[in-house]
Amino acid sequence: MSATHSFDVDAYSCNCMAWTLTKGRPKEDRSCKHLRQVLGDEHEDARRKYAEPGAQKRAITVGRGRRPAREVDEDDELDDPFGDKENFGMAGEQAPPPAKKKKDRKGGIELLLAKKLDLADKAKKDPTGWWISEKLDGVRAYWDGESQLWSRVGNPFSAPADFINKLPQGHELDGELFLGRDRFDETSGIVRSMNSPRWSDIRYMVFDIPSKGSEPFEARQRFLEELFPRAKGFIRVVEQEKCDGWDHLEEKLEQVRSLGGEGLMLRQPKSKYEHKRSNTLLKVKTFHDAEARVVSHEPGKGRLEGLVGSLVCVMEDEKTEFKVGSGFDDARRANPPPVGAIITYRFQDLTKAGVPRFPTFVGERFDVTGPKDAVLLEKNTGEQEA
DNA sequence: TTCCGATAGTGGGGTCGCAAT
DNA sequence: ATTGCGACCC
DNA sequence: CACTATCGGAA
Repeated sequence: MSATHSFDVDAYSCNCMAWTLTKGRPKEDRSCKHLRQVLGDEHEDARRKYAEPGAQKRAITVGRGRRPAREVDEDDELDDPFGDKENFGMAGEQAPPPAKKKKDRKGGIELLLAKKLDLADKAKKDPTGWWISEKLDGVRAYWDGESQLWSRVGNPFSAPADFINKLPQGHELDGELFLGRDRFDETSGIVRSMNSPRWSDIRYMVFDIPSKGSEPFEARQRFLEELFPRAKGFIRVVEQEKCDGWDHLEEKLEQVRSLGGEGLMLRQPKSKYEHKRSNTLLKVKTFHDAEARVVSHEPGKGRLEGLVGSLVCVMEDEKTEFKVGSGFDDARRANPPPVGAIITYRFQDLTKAGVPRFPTFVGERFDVTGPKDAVLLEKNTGEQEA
């Protein structure tokens, strides 16, 4: 059993942590998951603009049960964080389930996913004629053309109403919720929080329209550019540039990298929208190599019981810790580099905390005696947005 | 025969929300 | 009020 | 996100 939350239409307060910790802002401008669930998103968005004096005086008490936490079941009545509706002390109406159907079975909507392009074997593929765009480091979001934004695996985002209301009815969209280069953590935090006042900073960078998925990519791109005229509003169509060949591709990759971008996406000309991982969409990313010292071992779990799960390592300063848990085959997990060893690892970039993001194991080094960080070339910190 | 596609299952950093302290 | 953990994002 | 391990069918 858990605490009960009291909602008062006059006071508009909640005793949840989200509400409590939202300091530095007037109470009238706060909201939380529970208020939104009970009162509805639209109501909350409107209220936070200005208090509504006309509201009825009525206290609502909600028993907050255990979170479903599991994938929403087949039940059409999804999104019920309050396990037991009996405790809704609400007379009559007002049960705002903004979430609608469309929830495509367990797991959600299948989106087009990219495969990796290996710059090593240029003999196998020719990118000429493919469409190049920047790989935006944000949060994937699918607009169902009706009422809601969905995550890659089928969880709904809690976008405010004035965000949702500007999305086009009748057209499904696929894109990236995005703040700017090297700002993934901020983006992720905002779009997955219930009461962030910063949703208005988020841009929806659209790169496809699944509802027209059987038309060739070029036609879809044209349609999107008409639907969302350039540089207008928070919805932007991701720019596509025709590739001239390998040299062109590598030139663009270096350009994007120097600006702090994550990499490139390649789209096969005339391709359709496939609801799966597909060779018609390729990603190209840049990685760094560096050396670290192993300071301890973490045990594996499940299938890896009895083997090494990850290596706790330190960077060149011999102090900053991070873990490497991917890149080993089972034999290496059974016989890992010992404590004190130097390993080569690969990673995409350093986080704001100064540790590697997406670290993977490459191999053990026997020819060096100490760890060495990667040389990260200066980012041009272009003030321009993507 | 080899290769490829799809699935399942491990692991990382960071953040939010919830439960326990 | 603080901490820890699971479930998400990548 | 990164990766490895499998399996069955395509190449």
